[in-house]
Amino acid sequence: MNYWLMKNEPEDYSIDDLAKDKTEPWDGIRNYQVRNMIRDEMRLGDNAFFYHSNCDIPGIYGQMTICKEAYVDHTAFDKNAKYYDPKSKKDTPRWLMVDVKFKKKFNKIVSLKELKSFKELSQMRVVQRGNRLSITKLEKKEWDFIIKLTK
DNA sequence: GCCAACGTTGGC
DNA sequence: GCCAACGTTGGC
Repeated sequence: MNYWLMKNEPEDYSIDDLAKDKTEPWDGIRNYQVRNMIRDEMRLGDNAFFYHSNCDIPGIYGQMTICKEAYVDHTAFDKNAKYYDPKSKKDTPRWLMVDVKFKKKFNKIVSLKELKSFKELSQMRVVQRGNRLSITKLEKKEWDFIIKLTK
């Protein structure tokens, strides 16, 4: 069992959208480090936090699980898609995605500011300067610590 | 294979 | 909207 933090801009797709849709393909990953992580390490049933970035209060807004392991991100083939990549060909696809399933929206969100205030969480990539990975891995103890903050 | 230029991310 | 940080591109 792995623990993840997955960022998205709420204007693009938010925890409320996921609450409505129940499951959703997490498409648009266009970073090799992140692609390799979801391909090699992300497994069915893993837990993930839904993090809102580029918004009024960046932070963790809810919880989800991985309900489909990595498969071809077909949006890379679509000229009209936001993350179209002409270099990803159908016979040699470059990008992958997973499906996520809604678990809960937190009554009490955990803001980035709050995450930064605990020394227990200082190793998390998301609180570190210059981190640009849209998906990062957490330790179980970090996961448990954050869950407590939502209560 | 180096590295400058450029594009993107994302907090503030 | 600014800008620091970082990844990618492409000329050489």
